[in-house]
Amino acid sequence: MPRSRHSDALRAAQMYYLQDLTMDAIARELRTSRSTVSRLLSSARDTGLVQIQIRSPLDTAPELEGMIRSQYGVDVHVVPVLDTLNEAETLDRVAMQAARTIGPLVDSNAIIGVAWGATLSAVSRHLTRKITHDSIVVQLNGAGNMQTTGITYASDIMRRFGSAYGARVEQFPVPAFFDHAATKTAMWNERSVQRILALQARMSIAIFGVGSVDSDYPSHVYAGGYLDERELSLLAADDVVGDVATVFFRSDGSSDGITLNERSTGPSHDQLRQVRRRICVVSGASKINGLQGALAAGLATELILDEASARRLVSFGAQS
Amino acid sequence: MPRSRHSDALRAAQMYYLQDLTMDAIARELRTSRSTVSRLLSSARDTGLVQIQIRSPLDTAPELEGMIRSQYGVDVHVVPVLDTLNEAETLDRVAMQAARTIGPLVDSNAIIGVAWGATLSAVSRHLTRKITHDSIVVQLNGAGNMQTTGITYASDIMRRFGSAYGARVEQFPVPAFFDHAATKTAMWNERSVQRILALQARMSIAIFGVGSVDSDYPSHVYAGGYLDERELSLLAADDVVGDVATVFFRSDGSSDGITLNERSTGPSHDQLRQVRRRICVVSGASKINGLQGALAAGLATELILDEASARRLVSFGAQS
DNA sequence: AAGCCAATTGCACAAACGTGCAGAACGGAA
DNA sequence: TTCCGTTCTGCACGTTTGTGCAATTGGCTT
Repeated sequence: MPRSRHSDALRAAQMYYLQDLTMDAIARELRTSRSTVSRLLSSARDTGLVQIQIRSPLDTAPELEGMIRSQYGVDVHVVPVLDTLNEAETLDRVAMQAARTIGPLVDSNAIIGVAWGATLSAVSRHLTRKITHDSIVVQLNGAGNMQTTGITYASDIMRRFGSAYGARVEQFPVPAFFDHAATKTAMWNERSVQRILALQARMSIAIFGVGSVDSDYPSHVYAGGYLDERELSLLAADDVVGDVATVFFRSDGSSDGITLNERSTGPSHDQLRQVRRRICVVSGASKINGLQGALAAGLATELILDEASARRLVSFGAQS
Repeated sequence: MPRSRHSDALRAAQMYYLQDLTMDAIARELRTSRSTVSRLLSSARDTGLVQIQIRSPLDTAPELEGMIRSQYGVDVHVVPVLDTLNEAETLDRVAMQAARTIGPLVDSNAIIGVAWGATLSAVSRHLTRKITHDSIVVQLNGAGNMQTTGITYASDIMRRFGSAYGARVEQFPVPAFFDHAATKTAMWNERSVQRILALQARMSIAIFGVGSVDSDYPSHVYAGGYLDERELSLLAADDVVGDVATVFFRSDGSSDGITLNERSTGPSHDQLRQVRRRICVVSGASKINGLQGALAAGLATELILDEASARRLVSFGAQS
């Protein structure tokens, strides 16, 4: 009987994680070597056969989480990270924990909206596989700009999500911002675009980072080729503090009258707030302003962020 | 800042399981020794902070499980165990895996009905903790017999369930069988008994083994002091093949006209079938007859059993 | 303040584990 | 059949992890 690799992995995982046998003992039962068992187990882990999750009982959660939860009304996951780590290391660890936290939330028949950006890119690299049926990954906003069509960058992110969850991927091949609002109106009437918009309207999960205009390190969108001088000054005049999926907002969460949003391809905040699970991933000290605005706008139902940011967020909220 | 042991365990678990750091690295971040981290992690595991579960996608499940599932319409978890192991070792491993499989099914506000017997005793020894709120563990059937009141034996089982899930424990201080049906009727009108019966009626989960009259190794109930000669021959005359919570059934699942059931303290099969999740744990070759009858009666929604029994069950079903 | 018990810590050693590497097994294509 | 490229396996080594033990800490009583 040629027991398949997959079913061996299942047996091994049951014996290892549910019966506490050592790999040695399992190897003997499976008539193979211990190293093979080690490999079977790691394949079981990263094909999603073994699900490890950490559930901190809400009432005993560390105070930091409790304070954010009560201040902003979101489910928080604070990622423990030393303050001394640099941005890149912090991002990596936040991304890994975010990826593993998201995993259990993805179900069959899900429609998963995914934005793009440095944060999402990092998250996408750490996703663990989980087999689902008839799931769809849909891009939230266009990625093209003046220099590139943005296809490869954003589509790599999408593809990784798709293959982790065995989902169909639906790209959104438009620029991040149209030059003319009229062009957007025209395109939004195209059936190819409407198909994507219809999917977005049915999303069950949305995953995004935030852009922030913190003076020290402005995010991707504010620096790299998406907006010109005049547009940036428009944003400043409108008191914009950040964006989610290239849709901008002010510090109080409002976004009415921000003209650039009329040319943006991301979902309106009203539309985004319709989505049941809205997961926001944030890493790095320079995102406080944007994050605070996004929370004020009620864009997220779950927030995953590093410890340092969490602390700044709490003191930020306390003083206001 | 005196970070509590619990919150350290949470941090450590996040770093270890969600960020793939080594214990060494975690120890440095927490400013403690690696061995402490090792201990923090094991405490995180067995206080239920870390939940490990194995989800075999139903469509790729090993054929054995698929066959039982389709033949009997229950959710099956086959425990991989070498056929050469003895009864005690098999029981231990089935019990451990059963305990860890049950864990994730227990929620807050659950009312958990628990039977007693060798199998349940073993399971109760391997439960992993999981904090729930306002859960109740209620005993399914009395445990007294002619020699003992059965209190300690059954109550140990109940107590372990209760402390694993932080649940209130409700014992059922009656004998397994009354000598006279009239006494049962009388007792069933007592308010103290009715309180238990009311809880049983609201159960959301029931957990039980099966008794079997397989000639080689009759179960506890059929051997040890619960029934006298005359009663045993009554059972034989009624073609009884086994019991669940001291309520008997025939091979086809029927139980009408089995007079001993009128004196038994367990829930009637009709009542049991009202419970949403009914988990049956079976270990050992000598339980096939009882198990087959229990399945025919539709008493279980989930079945956890060892591999050898699973195979016998399939061939048993095929020939009939 | 002194004394005691229980809980917690770090050390050191043994056990368990992950992985690069070289050889074996497999699966087409010629 | 032979060849070649790919995948899988076991070995050996270094790393990571569990745990008995003695020392220490911290709380509580006298």
